[in-house]
Amino acid sequence: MQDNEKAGKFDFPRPLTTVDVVIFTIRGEALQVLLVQRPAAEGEPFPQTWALPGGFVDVAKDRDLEACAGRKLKDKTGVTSPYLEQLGSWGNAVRDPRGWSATHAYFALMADVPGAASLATDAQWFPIVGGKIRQKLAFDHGEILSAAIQRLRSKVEYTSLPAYLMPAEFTLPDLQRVYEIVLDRSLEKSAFRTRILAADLIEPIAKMRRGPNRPAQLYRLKKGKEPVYFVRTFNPPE
Amino acid sequence: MQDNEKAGKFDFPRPLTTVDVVIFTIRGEALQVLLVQRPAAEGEPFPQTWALPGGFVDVAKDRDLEACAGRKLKDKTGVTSPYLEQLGSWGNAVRDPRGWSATHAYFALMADVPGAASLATDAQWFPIVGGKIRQKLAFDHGEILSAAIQRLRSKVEYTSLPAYLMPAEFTLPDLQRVYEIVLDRSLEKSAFRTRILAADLIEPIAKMRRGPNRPAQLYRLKKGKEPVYFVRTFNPPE
DNA sequence: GCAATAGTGTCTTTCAGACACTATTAT
DNA sequence: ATAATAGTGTCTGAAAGACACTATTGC
Repeated sequence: MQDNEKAGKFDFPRPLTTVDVVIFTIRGEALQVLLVQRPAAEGEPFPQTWALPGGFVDVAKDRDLEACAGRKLKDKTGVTSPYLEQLGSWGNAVRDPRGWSATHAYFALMADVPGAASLATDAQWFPIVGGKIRQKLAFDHGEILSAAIQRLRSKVEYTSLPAYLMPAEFTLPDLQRVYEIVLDRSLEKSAFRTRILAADLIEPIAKMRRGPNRPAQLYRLKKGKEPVYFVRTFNPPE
Repeated sequence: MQDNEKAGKFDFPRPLTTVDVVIFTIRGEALQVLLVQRPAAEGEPFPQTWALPGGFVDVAKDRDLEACAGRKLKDKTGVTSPYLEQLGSWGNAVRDPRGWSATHAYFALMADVPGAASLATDAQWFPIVGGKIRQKLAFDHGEILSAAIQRLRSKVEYTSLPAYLMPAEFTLPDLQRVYEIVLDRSLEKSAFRTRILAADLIEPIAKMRRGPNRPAQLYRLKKGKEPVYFVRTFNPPE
């Protein structure tokens, strides 16, 4: 190794290094994930197949892994996510036909972008039904997506993560619905409200949401709020 | 990219890919972590400095990242760990003077190896005092170690992870002591016992630990037991 | 007996679950 | 008034916290 060092390089083969981002949102009463279609060019692995947004780390452009993830997210959605966390890494000899590769996977939560204006043209939202997605994904992205869904669900049991899936202003029933969508089971209203309000996570604003029924108080996330960890999970199934 | 593909290579520079392992054990009533001393050879970064066991992924030897972590663990301790989980990855332009590098960090839990027989000669256990370690570590390993300690502590609040720090046979007070060492606070005996026994995690064996006092029932981990997740954390501080 | 630690029991507290009840809007 | 949803209150039950109490050993 010392000799390599003196020569200013390392001769052993290096794995490919990529970053992929699992981007979740809530649209149309469903949890959805953003996928991009792989290019059709010959020589590209998995042409035309849907995949997680991601790609090679650019050692010139990317200061660090998280910046790289943020860049790919911005490229595809036009926005920066209010929540970005590392999910894990997947690396082995066979996941990419181009050689030994390791990907650093992130997962991001964002409110539904109102106009699909800023979405990249090759990107599209796909609903998650029954904890799965219909499409067969490129590489091992199906596995990565499953891990992301599992992580999201398990954290939603005892954290305030769904707050990052909400638009700037929302009601408590809105928030509860999002919890229920992600967990795929209903929660008890009264316990839910007590818990969220006790968490000092959101604050009421001087506005109500009106509808064909009793108006609901609008809230916003307290600014600079880190996710809150509850000491108990929600009523665990069975 | 297609052209590169045809040429059978990718011309852009690749980051260095490494794996590091944070190995914890309990020795002498303290949580300890295994460190190795970096080689003194000229050209090696951080000569003589203590670091986490780890190193480059070997695309010829390592089937995947976890196997690589397992290999490095085995090299340094002579044993395979009963618990190995991914901790996260750290990658940026400056953490390694040799260039843009990304490390995949794992954390492992093991019982204290009775004879230090099998420890590598350059490896040594270091106690963690007050959630920190005295040594200044190589690279960003101090940061990785802090993350590992934090992850361990937070998971110990609501999981059975400490079971993997125990020898094959142990008593309930032994296990409680390990929880208390990791969390650095005392737990209430009766609630602790109820909780662990209800978790169906351990089983009594036909043997007692004798001492200058009432003998204690010995238990062992039920085999094939995944870590158990409790629905509540332990009495959270304050 | 005494010291020391193992292990149990009892009462209190906390908080979620269930669910009924009240409140406020549009029509 | 009615439908519909927002929001509150009340009772119960599960499990932890506090802490006292009993149990079993060596000396």
